Amino acid sequence: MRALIVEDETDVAADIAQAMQEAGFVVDVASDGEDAWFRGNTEDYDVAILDLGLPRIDGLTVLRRWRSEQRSFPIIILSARNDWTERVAGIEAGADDYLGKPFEIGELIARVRGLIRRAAGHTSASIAAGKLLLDTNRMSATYAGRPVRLSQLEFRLLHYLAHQTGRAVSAGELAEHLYGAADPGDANAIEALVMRLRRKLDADAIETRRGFGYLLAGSGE
Amino acid sequence: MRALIVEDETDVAADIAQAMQEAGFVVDVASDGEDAWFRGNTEDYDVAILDLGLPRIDGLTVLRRWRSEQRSFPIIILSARNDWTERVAGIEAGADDYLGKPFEIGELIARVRGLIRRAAGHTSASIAAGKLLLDTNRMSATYAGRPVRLSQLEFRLLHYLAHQTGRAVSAGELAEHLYGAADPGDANAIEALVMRLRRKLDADAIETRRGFGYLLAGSGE
DNA sequence: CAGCGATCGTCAGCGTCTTGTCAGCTCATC
DNA sequence: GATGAGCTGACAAGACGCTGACGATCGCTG
Repeated sequence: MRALIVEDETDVAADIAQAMQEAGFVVDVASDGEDAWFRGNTEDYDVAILDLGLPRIDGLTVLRRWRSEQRSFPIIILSARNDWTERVAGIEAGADDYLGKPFEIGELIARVRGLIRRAAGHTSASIAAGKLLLDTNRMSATYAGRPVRLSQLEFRLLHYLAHQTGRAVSAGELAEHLYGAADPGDANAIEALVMRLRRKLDADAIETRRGFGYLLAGSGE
Repeated sequence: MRALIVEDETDVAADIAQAMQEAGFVVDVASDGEDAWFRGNTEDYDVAILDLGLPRIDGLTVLRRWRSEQRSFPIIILSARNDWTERVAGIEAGADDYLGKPFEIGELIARVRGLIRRAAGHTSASIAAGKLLLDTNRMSATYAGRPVRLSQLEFRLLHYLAHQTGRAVSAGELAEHLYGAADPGDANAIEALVMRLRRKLDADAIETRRGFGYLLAGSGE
């Protein structure tokens, strides 16, 4: 899960970032409205936490721009004042939840989780691609009818590949979605992951398109 | 099981809240329509108890908004007047049950239990999941035909898992539903609970999906 | 009120699983 | 056959979950 934290006070931002990382999120931080807007438009987040008082561009404006540009990830608004006008303005601008400062970091995370659950709750629970079957509810997988035990990362990698049916996905793109940052040094980590998956599933389960990336065998050949 | 109580008279709200807590629910209270609507939209409840006469936003309106936003938890309506027009309006707006004031708190709880059972697709008071059998009325359990003595917390944990048939439930989500707050520090408490349950039931009764959570063995295989 | 048992959160230590890294290898491609 | 992208086995650090122990709390009993 990737989250964008938009907060100009670096202390607060760091606190939230750390807590969310500990809760299993991959976190990016933007410290002004311009940066936030840009990242929200160019990256692929699962949730955004948006402070309203921002330099350069106001938080509400960022929110409206995102929504007018069809960015659909859930958004939680933070605001120093716990007043109704701002709250309603935020909701009407397209926010999904609202939290007044000061807040408990635990409550923030609980709400983020709830939002993501809801946002994801409408998609089907299992995904099939070729001989592979992923059950996102049970977090279990079968390959050619045989149950396979997968680790968290392995599952997420397959899940992403299964979504990109028939498209070769580069190691860099995989790293970006698994770790949040496109660190070129991660290439070998992805290779290692793929190898472990081939061993668990089948040597031919994941095809390599040399120079382009990986794709699931039989998924839209 | 988490319940939202929407009631503006604080005495009544406190009575209901206490009774429901004693019955094993985790309870949140909202005292006006706006708050109720917001909580219902942002939190994850198993049932809501909704008074119709509310400040700010009328109960019926809250109800319609929830339903138009696909919030699907069961809802019981309370109203001071025991008349048919209101009852019909409530049912048509998407309520699942109706109780006229004054009412017996015991009856309310019985109806809540019935609703939750029905919402989960169970017709009787007992829930079966694999070798596990839970009797929600008597708070008793058997595993593989053998009776098992469970504490309140243990029972509620199993009950929640049994409702989420075949879904991996994270320690955080379990904490949220057992304690009402998602305090990350609770993770180990959940682990300890799970261990005690495995000792009472069977070492394989609860499966661990490392990195994802727990699920009942054989529930929907 | 003291004593007892049950419950349950917390802590610390342990074992296992996961995963990034490295070094060397294979093989496709030109 | 030269080159470099990708593969693979080994390894170690760290994450994760498990477990036994302990103590605080609560309700019950004498």
